[in-house]
Amino acid sequence: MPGAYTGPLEKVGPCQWKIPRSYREDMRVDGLIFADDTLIEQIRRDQGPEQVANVATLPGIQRASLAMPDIHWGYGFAIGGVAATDPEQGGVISPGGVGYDINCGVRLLRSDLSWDDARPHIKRLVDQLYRDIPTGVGQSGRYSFRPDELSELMSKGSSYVVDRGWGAPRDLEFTEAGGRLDDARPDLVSPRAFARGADQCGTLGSGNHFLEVQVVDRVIDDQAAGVMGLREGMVTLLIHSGSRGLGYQVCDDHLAMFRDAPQKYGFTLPDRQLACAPVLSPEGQSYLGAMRAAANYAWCNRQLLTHQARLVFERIFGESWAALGLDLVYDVAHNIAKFEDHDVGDDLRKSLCVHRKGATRAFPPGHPEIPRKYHEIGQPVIIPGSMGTASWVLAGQAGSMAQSFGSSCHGAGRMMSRTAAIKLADGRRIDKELDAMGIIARARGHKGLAEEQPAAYKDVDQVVEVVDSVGISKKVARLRPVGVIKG
DNA sequence: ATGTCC
Repeated sequence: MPGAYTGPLEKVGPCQWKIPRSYREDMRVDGLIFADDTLIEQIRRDQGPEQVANVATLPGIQRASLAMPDIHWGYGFAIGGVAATDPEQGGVISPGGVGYDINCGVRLLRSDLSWDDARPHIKRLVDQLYRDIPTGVGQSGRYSFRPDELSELMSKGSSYVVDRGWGAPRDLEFTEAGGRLDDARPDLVSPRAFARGADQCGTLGSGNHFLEVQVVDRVIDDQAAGVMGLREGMVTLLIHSGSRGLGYQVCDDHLAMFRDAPQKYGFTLPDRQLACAPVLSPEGQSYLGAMRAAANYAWCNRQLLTHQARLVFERIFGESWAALGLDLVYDVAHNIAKFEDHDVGDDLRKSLCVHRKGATRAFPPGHPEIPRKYHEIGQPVIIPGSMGTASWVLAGQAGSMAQSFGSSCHGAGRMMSRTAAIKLADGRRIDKELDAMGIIARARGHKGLAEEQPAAYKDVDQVVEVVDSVGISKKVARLRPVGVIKG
């Protein structure tokens, strides 16, 4: 893990820190990090800010290279970064700006179960979830798709699995982009990626992926929470997963394809991991088509995880999931690139390629791309905390369009490398520590739990406070975990 | 994040 950032960070607002374009000759725009005084000290301990400056050198980048308060060092781009490029100005698309886990994201389900109803069954519930939902690296699941089926799945997204009976039509309405990016190109997904994806749809994966049973701990905005169906003391379910081995392979394949692109298209990069190609080049179009296919696969994955979890709830509580009110509040991507209309100054509005890597879309009230149900309150922004800590539901606000290309943060944000976290755990039984906090944890091994222990992450409450105070999304409700399954 | 090295 590289050392601390030593370059400039100018405080330009209560929660805004600028890396001026003058810092390096190759920067095309400023860097801008949203953080308070405490978080910025944690942020400058790794090379995340230098990566924000690196991204500011990309051809066609607009306004500024942005980072959320949960930013930390990642592959090429920092995790927690937002960058928008203009295709008409040679703007690039970069796999590193999306991340290896294409369309990693979270979905939140609400229920009519109160914690009082669920408490006597919680151990059985978590054990059954752990038995029935495949977790862990390389694991396959109960669903298997032939290549022709997988191709259709990647073209159609969530509607493919809903049409096969694994969900309800209403789930689609409450999934970002309806659970499907248009113009997906499964034909540009490699045979190797197909092979890895065939039996992994409907599996959780490992690392920070999890499925968590929670209780609404505190409601901050009564109106917004009411519209989302969230009330204090009610049980919720949070699912955090992505595109598994298929998305990883799509990313890897295209990083190799992009290796010589800078030379071919005549630009230089400060870091090879920023590998990218113009949006309007054959290489760029190939990645975008394959990325959309992988993104659609990830939505199918979360939809199948949802279906399996609903079946477990039905078995434990003896009622249909519909009767239990296990409805989808919303599903958001936090590793993705999308084309969206944004202001670029001088009253100009253009379609930009918005990279969000560890950042969540946070469209404001009235935005045409959010469900009608949420028009008055803004798009739900789901923020998973680290294991054993709170998660948050926020709602997108107008400030996101003005300041962050319609984006907000995505989680607590790692503060410690995985190896450092294992060292810190020093054999401590994290599952027993969680148990003492009233959280049942089930995982395949102790190592994964050590890597994900709360001390390895920033304080999610603090992160959320920043995005609330700068007006890009507002706090709606806080959720506390009562049971978690992990890979 | 990831069949944590094809």
